[in-house]
Amino acid sequence: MSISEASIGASPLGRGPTIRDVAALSGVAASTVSRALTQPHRVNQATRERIEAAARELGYAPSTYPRSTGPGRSGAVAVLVPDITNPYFFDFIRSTQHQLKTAGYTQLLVDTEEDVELEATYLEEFRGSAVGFILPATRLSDEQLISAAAKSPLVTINRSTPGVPSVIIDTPSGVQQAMEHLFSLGHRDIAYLAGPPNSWSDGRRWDALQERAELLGIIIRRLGPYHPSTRSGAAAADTLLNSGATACIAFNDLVAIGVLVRLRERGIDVPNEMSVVGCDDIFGADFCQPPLTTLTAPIEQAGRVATDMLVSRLRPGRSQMRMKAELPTHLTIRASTGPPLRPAR
Amino acid sequence: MSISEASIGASPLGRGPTIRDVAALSGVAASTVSRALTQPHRVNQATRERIEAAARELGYAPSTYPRSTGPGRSGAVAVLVPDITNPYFFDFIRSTQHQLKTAGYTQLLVDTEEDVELEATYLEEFRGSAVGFILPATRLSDEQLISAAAKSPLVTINRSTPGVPSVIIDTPSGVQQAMEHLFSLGHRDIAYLAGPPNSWSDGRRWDALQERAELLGIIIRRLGPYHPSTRSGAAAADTLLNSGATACIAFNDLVAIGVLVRLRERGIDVPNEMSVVGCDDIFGADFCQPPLTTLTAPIEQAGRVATDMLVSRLRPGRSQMRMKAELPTHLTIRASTGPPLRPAR
DNA sequence: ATGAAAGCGCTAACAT
DNA sequence: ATGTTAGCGCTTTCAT
Repeated sequence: MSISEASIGASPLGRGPTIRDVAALSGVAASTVSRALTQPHRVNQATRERIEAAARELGYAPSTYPRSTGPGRSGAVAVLVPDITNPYFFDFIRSTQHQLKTAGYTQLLVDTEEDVELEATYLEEFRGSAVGFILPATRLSDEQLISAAAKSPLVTINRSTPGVPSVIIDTPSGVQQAMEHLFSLGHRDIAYLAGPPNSWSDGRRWDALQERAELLGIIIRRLGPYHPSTRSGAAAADTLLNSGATACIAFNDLVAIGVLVRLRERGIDVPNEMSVVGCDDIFGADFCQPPLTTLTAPIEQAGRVATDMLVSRLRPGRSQMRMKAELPTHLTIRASTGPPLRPAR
Repeated sequence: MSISEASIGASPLGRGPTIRDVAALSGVAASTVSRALTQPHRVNQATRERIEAAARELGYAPSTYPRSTGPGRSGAVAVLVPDITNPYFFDFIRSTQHQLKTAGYTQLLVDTEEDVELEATYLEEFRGSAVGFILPATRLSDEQLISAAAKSPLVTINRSTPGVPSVIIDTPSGVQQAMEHLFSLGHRDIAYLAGPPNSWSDGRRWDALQERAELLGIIIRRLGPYHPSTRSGAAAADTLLNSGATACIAFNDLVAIGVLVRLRERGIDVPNEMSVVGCDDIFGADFCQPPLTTLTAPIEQAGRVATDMLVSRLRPGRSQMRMKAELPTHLTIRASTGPPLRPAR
């Protein structure tokens, strides 16, 4: 072996020492090693220490895979996020990672890049490997979702489908609140900057807005759909300016921030010439210019609840699981909303 | 079984159908099923179709774990990021996910939350399960790192340790550029807002700044260390204002953005009263107020290169691997830098 | 307290 | 082209 190779360290693809190597070195049976490592009290003090020493010496690291096939299998839970670059999922991811770890599972985090097909592919690909799925903001159709739920334990976030456990964040009430806030400021013509067509949340928000607009007797316009990213902001802002609306509510903060940037470029004053409201209160919503009025979502809690729901399904002991949890949002008012130049007619 | 249970779908913890179930249903041996599914051409057309039908009918999904233990093992590559909520890693994560997937590996993404101990724990925990590691911005000591590299194939990013393969993003040259930019604007007293003490990048940047400051005959002050998040911004900004410096270069954009926010709160005009430069050009650097001058890092490329390096180590066929790659950064000038009130003395 | 043996789901030699 | 067998690393009865 050359020096350079030695310096590299681990042998390429060299399977590390196995439980049998440790057994041989400590002069016991493999099963004893297994016990010593997983149920230390079930083995003699002296033996255990000998085994531990041998394991240390060999640099033994147990592979978790076999546990996933044998009896008492644990395993991985796959979390499929549509866009890992969307700050919305930050706290969610952290939250699920914590909860899963605590419950003895490994988080398998996958970015589906807003692509339904990719999402379906991963769902299928990991079906055999993961013991369950968490699907925040899935883009799957009801049929796909139901079929997937029939095959693997799974929990969705912000997506209600019959028979599929879900955690719902109540943004519809939130956007209604936002609308009323705008109404109270004098706005009478409001635009909704729509998100992905296959987003369930999008549909619900739009419905809620229409309903409330009718009640208030004001105009609500649906613009878009837009890809939920800051890049869509320019297009959305331009359309918005030509629409006649004096305020807008965006599908999410990314779009809203993109709109703010574009409006500034075009010299439009926010909120005096245009009020902007986002959804989610993501990283950046507080330091963009002007700071964004938005709906703060309890996303970290959503992650916790979703994980608990899934885990309770995974443990056969538990009696019965909650099929649905609903979490409230609240409106965080910042400088991006204010009076329109003049109350509409 | 109650209706509600039925509607839930998958049986709780029900191990799905196995390859043997499919074999039984299609009247062939298990090995034939395996072949039919992995090397379709090696099996009779008719048989294959029968097997595929049976698999479909049972909803069979292969478990990937056994492949990880048996011969020709593939497996997971663990990517340990210090802070998944830091937008810096966005494109990196995407990039590694793509590359790994292409190469036939699964990305195991783990958030170590800026915690050395947690990082070490995960490194140990996944040592047996993952075939290799990618460590962007590890906080480990040289000893820990070398020891880890001796046990598992691993590639670091932004961390050079003898014998450990690494991808280095050349921010030192970048911060020197930034300093010269500030110098040309008339700044003669510049502060460096330091990052985590155990960050290798931090040390390198500081060294580069000191060296260049001496050359230019100007003052450079080290303030901090600060936790690399926007939350540290307030403390950093306050110290900064009392330091006498007319400009600052921050460890990363999160700190820089936090500083911008705080300065605005305190009514300090950026860049007229204080110039601010960040590092990394993360999401948010372009839409904060004022937009942040920063060093744009080719992080997506870094992910690609790092993955390639690791994968080439994993495949025994490859002759020899690159031990080091260096990637350049460039200074992106935005509105957060400008002339100081008056050139220092 | 420990060992022997069987088995998890899958793949790959080796036979047929 | 297909079946048989052995084996991956680990856990778990069941003996001893």
